Amino acid sequence: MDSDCAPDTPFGYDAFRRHCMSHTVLEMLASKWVYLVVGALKPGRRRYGELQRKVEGITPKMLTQTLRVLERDGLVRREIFPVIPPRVEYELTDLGRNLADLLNQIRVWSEQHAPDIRDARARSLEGELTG
Amino acid sequence: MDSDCAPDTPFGYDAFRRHCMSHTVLEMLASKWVYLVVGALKPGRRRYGELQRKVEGITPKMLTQTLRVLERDGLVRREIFPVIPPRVEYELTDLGRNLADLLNQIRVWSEQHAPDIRDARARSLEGELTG
DNA sequence: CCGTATCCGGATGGATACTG
DNA sequence: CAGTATCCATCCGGATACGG
Repeated sequence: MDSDCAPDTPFGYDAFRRHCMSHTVLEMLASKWVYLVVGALKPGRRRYGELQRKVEGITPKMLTQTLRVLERDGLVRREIFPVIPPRVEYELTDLGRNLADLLNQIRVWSEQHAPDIRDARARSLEGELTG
Repeated sequence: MDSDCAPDTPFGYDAFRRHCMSHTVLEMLASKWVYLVVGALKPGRRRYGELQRKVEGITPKMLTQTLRVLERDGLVRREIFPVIPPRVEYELTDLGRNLADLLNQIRVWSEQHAPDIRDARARSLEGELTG
């Protein structure tokens, strides 16, 4: 029941309140691997190994785990080809593509403003030392 | 040095590669508390206690820690009033407001599509049991 | 090739108590 | 009021080895 989730807000959900569905959605999204895997799938259907190579540093464990969560939440579709050697492909659903556009903006933002933030961190650091 | 950060991509940064600045920015953003605190600050300047009440379930520890990170990265400005009882206010910087617009879209999306995801999870669950 | 299984250290974050 | 300090369970996530 979400009746205690601020019914006066749009869609009857309020991410600021724990136990609201939208809050748990936010928790799911709050993962760098989700960002990157969704980003890697945005251009189109990809195989497991392609994803692993695209998302540098992700371990099989985290890649599989992330893909499973995305599949469970209806953002990614998984297709298995019964061939040898095995071939498994992943692609975004409509819902997933919808989200990917938003996440992509965040990724672009983080690339655009990386210098600003690097400077801010540097200033913060020297403030600690001298001030 | 970011010379190994895909110089052919815009801004010379590539979030898909570890050790790239934009990757660490993504890591910072990948936190539900960052989402919520930035969202709570979006309407305007807020006191510590106001934030704590707005973001349901956040502990003093996590609130302080989150605010410090946001301050360090130049997204939030902190102002202390030397009065008794203490009064401390937080507000978004220009950079922070810029980001807040994006994060807000994610929050809205998570509220809009919460039902879809709830259904997807339910379907995934019954698939496990029966299939 | 596409995963699963296992181990394990360190970080995360919750609860609680306390202070200027 | 606005934090800090401390304890502690949990989980996250990395490395590695192995399996269908």
